[in-house]
Amino acid sequence: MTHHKEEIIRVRFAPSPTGHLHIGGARTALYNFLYARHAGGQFILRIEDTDVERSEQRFVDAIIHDLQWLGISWDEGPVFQSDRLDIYREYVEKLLEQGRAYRCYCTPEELERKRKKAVAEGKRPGYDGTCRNRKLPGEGPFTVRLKTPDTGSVSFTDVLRGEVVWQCQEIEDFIIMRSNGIPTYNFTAVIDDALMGITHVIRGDDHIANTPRQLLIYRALQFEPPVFAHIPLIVGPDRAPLSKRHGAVAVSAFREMGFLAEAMVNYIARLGWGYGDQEIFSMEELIELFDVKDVNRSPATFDIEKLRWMNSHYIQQKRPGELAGLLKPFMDKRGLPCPSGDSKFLMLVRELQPRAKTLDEMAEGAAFFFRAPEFYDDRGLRKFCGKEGRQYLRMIRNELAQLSSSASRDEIQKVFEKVMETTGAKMIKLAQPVRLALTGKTVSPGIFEIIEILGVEEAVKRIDLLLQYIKENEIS
RNA sequence: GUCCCCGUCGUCUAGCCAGGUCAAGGACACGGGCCUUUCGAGCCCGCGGCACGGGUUCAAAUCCCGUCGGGGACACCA
Repeated sequence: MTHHKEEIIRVRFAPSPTGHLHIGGARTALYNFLYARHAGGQFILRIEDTDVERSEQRFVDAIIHDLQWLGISWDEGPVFQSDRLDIYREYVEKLLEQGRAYRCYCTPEELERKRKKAVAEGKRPGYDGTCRNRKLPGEGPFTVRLKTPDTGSVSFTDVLRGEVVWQCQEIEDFIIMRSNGIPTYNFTAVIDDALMGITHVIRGDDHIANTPRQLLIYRALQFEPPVFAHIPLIVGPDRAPLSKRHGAVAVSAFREMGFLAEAMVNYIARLGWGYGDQEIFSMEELIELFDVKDVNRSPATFDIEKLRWMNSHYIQQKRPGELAGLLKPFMDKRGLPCPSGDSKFLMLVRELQPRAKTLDEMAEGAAFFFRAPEFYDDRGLRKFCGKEGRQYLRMIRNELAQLSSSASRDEIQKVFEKVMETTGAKMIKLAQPVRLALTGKTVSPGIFEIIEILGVEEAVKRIDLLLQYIKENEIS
């Protein structure tokens, strides 16, 4: 998408701090960011906090934190609309003076009643214009409404959809300033976009119906409107816009589930956009290749399975050392240490890399490193720790006990080969009981590897523990 | 109700603007196989789609019209 003028591209992301940054907002922010970086333009963060009832500082902090985590940075801001009320009022005043807007004294109750009546009669539930033609000044609190044209049309060329036309008669005299003196979204967005020199507005599809209203404000103020690109919403499996009832939607929730920022960015970018057959994109590649005009026009369904696959890809790409650092909160959660400098722990991380789809799963898989099993997998016990299995356990235990504490993987493997040879047993008959002894589970990384990681001394201790447990619980 | 947007495998996406090389390609998921000490990872194979109906054309996923289906807006929320 190219702008017709020789000017610096300026885009913005304008969340309202009434909740956490969710997947959809993150994608909008990302697309704006990518577009700005690609064009060598500027990206502005603007906090739309004109809803004083619902805006909260903690959400501002959380949104900023999440954007930073994703690697999305901005050149200006955060700009708070609540700091700019005087500016908006100045423009409201101007429109009032020019007769392009008027004061409305209708009460919310009255309006609600009229709206219901209109709907009941099958009419359009728009404002009926009571105060538009009011001769005498009203009393009490008032809102300010824009006087919209009765005839003609407004249109704009959307980057994704082409020409979109609206008949002005479809647009009621909507409120631009509330009775509490704070202007509404449509008004503040226009003033800010115009004053901040925003050249391209990239935002969610749900704003498409706001655009003609905003265009009327641009017209009344004689500002030149920016280029608009309305990107489709992200939907749930039921094709309804993604929301809390679909489960986790907050970026922070995905971080807490153990998803990597790289995977989130890659997945979100790829959701609604593609570049040939390529699936994996770094932020640099995205900046290079992404263009808003290539975004799909139809809504995309959020699919956590594909996100998990991507996360697994990035987990496998990472250096064990870095991964160990990222694991910290997930180990903390389990009351376990996270010795990211410990070479044995790093070896374990390396073994876990192709086995964990999230950091949380990896932490779970690493738990046995720090504590002997508290219980053993029941089915595994019955299947592998019968009389025969116990015999193998004892033999391996005794062989391992002969090894030095720094025994290598090869030496450990030789122990198993020797026992296999003397007993004629298959590897699985030996490996599973030992795995149970060391981890309590029937699944884990390779058995030689985990003995090496744990150390033969600890391995022997845990085998003894299992033997003891079996004796005490009289398992046959 | 009125207005607006959307419609390629279950899901994401390539192809559509510039009709033929598309008996529609890739990825996730799913099924099977190989490997193998479990699980996973990896590799190989498979399943599966142009919403429907007309039209234009020698030729349509691509252009036109209609139908159906999904979603959004119509707030003193953004």
